[in-house]
Amino acid sequence: MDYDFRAIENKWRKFWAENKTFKVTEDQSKPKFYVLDMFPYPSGAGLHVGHPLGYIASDIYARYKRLQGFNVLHPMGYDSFGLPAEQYAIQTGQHPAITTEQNIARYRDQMDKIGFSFDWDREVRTSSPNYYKWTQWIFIQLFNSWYNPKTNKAEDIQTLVETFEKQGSQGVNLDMLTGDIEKDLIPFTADEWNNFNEKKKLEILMNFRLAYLGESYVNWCAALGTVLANDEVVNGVSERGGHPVERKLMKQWSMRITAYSQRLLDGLNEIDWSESIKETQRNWIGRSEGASINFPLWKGTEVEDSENVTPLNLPSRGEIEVFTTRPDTVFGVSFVTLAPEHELVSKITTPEQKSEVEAYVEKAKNRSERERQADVNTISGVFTGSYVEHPFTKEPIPIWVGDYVLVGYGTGAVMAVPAHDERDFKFANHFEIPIRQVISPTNESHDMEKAAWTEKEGTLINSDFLIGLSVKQAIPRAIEEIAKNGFGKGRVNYRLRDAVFGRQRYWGEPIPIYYQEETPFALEESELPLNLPEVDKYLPTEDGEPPLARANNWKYNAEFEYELSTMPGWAGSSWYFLRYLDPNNDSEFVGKDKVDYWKNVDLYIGGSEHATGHLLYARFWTKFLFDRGYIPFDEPFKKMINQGMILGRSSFVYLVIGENKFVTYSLKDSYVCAPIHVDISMVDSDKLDIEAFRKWRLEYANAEFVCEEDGTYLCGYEVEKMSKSKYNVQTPDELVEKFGADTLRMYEMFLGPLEQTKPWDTKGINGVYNFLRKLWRLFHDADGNVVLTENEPLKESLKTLHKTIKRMTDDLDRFSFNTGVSNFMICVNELTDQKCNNKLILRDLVIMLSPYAPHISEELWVRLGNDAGTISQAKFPAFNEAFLVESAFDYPVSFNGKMRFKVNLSLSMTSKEIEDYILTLDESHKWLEGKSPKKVIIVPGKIVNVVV
RNA sequence: GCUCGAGUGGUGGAAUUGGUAGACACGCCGGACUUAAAAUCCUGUGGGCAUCUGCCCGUGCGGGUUCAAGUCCCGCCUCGAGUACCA
Repeated sequence: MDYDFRAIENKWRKFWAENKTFKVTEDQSKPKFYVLDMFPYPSGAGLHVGHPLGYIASDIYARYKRLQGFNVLHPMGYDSFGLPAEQYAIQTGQHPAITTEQNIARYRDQMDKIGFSFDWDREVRTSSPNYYKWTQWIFIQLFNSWYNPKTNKAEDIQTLVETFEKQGSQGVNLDMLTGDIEKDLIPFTADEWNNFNEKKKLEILMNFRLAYLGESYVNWCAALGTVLANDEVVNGVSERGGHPVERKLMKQWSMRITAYSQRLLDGLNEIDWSESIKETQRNWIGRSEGASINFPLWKGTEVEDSENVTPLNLPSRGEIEVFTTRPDTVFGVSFVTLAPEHELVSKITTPEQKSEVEAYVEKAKNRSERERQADVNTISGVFTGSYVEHPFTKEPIPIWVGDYVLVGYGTGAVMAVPAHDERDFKFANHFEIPIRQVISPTNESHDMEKAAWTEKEGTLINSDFLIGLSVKQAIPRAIEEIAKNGFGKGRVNYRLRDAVFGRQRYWGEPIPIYYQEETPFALEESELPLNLPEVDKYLPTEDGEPPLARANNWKYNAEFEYELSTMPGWAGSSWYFLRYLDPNNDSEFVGKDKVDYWKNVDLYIGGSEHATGHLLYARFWTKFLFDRGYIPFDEPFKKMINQGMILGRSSFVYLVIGENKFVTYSLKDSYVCAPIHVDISMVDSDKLDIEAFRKWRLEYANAEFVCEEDGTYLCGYEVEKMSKSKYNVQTPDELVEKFGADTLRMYEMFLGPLEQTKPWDTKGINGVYNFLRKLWRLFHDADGNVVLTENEPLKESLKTLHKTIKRMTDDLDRFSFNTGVSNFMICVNELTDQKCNNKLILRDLVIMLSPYAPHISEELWVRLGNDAGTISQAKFPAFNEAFLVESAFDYPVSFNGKMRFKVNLSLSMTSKEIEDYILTLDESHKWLEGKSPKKVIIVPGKIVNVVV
């Protein structure tokens, strides 16, 4: 009788489900631990072996923590709103809810087979109304809140109203407000405010709400018929589908995430995430310090006032405001450049330059983002004919338009200092604009004729009051002088933009807003959820309205229009970790007692591709909910591990061009041939099952196969992303069927470090499978009966056990799941050599195995005579350091000025005994010079490190 | 270009604080069992020399610090990931 994984796994899967073994409640007597996976979007393709990688790791950790006595929350759910289900619905007419349901069933089945210890009673689905009711509720809280720069947190919008009533707009320091606030509505006095009508008041408040309707440049994707957030656009095309994206001025719902820029940046120092993700978020937030400087328009420059634009709509009257990180170079300004979209461009252009400028702006507008990015090296621009006045020198400075200046960053205008900025330098050279050097470089060989000196080092020259200062001294000095003279002020600028929140799509949460005379109003909490209405088609209407416009009689109180766009995919995922704490609560998004007990996520495992999307938005919403007093923490995920992608190993056959003939791998270079993907299920160790291939590709049923000398056909391979179209997808199901879930779980961990990208390869899976069989045989006889001794275990075996406990504890504590598996294998190999089938040792062994191979260890646990309970109630065995130290000699390996050395010991002893032993040794060696060791560091079976 | 990672046998990868480099596994060589094959078990397996309980070399390259360097420092090379006109 052999290790029968099928019987064991079926039995325990059933047992766990029936007994709800992994159900947890708020047990105040135990410390909590929250282990979370990024929940999946249930796609039609099902899971491949890459998906469970992170789930297996988190499951191992969850089991490990349970064994250590923690009350572990380990839930799973589905991010079930999203584009693919909707695209499929458009093609087939099938309601996305139905496909989503089917896909979820498939995912659940696949996950169950792997034996995860999820508490399925806590499952959430973002597309279910009792979940999105609370997503809508949070949206309303954001709508009803503003960010108060004085208290540095979000507050009820009523506190802003009260401020306006008492002090007018002066009560709010607008300079401290980040985000796109329209300044044309401001300033006003308290009296003016009180006399504004309701509509006007709401219009002003809209500029402060954290969820707001505002006009801004958005990424419009015509192919998808919707707008996208910045993180959903990659290299100028949509992240999903790769469709072109253009910039378009639109009125859209947005999230004022920019209000949280600084706190999102600061919070990164508090959390244990990988440096690379934190760095990505830092870059995305893009804080830069500098100054904004106003350049007044040259005397007599006529500002053309079209009727649509009030003068107040200008960033400031008769001035061009620039943002610079190098205020020290202000005397080196030789021109000012505006972005083509800058609103002043059309107004200040002189009649002579008008046609040229208009042509340039038109051309820039029609270039897609992608084209613009593609040729960053082409210098283009045009002179407006107008000038500004240099604030210090009072000289005229020409105003240019150039598409190297971006409208979305800073003020959309730059002061160009060609001597000390590379782009300005190229621009000036190209258009023969004079260059003024104001810093003398520290590197004497630097040629100012050939390149700009852009280092923040050197001495200021030709710069009035800055002459002689170093760059580092000159920056604050320049800001001081600029502020003193009212030319501008020091300013911190962020790259982060507000996040566009509306999507012109069907399969998402309806935004809980209705319009009364074009003024948006939020629904009351009691009116939620605002259910997603049925529509006849999932496409936009003929006049370009979003799909929700197709819904019949879908009106608030049968009278007012609802908002027709839906929320983006990241809405539901920005707070799902909170809903797991209290998934069925109908009266609150999460109960206070629940969130106070479980708090934030202790360990979060998922991919790093969400760095600037989900992970940033979730932090933003968490900080907001914290500010408003709903939750007691302001970072959602304390520690995060990013599992690496598992790549596929595609196999190829080589078709000789023009013939119905395939040649084997080693001969492919002797022919002109084309590689063709072949389904990896027909390939075993690169050997092709020719008959299966003939049946699979009928057009090649009669093809000739030129084989190796031994008669086999060898395929070539390449490592690529796992994908259906490349026929290289390995599903976990097949492997569970063939080797069992325990083998799959351990093998996925054994493959290499969790965080590393690695190709999938099954060639080593036998090693893990054989290991589990060996373990099974260690205490089962040929008939499958348990053979165990009750005798005192051999000292040798105890040593093996404790060494393994120590190593595996260390491995799991530092998330090195692969070495944990290895160490376990070493242990079992040693015990096999010792022929150890002692009950005590096997019990501890089974407990250690539990994180890695849950089914076999549960089975063994019961067979060992503990049939009353499952393994999760046992304790991870305590590590006994008395069994650490092995073999034989003592000599000073290390002795230097730092007074630190190592000694190899031969005895089994405790730390205290080792210390005493060191002192005995010292009597003959005199290393310690009479001092006692401060710290004794024990490495099992190796060297003992003594710090003095 | 900038930022962050990583380079170790035929392969995936170990090496915890600077302390016996190559654990563990795959693969391969040889052997046992078998009529034979598969499966299983045992032995060997970084390179070179050797009189086989021994010696030398060896962690991308070149230097350095140290009694001791895969690990720390300086300078390169290569690969991967992210980001990119951010003023």
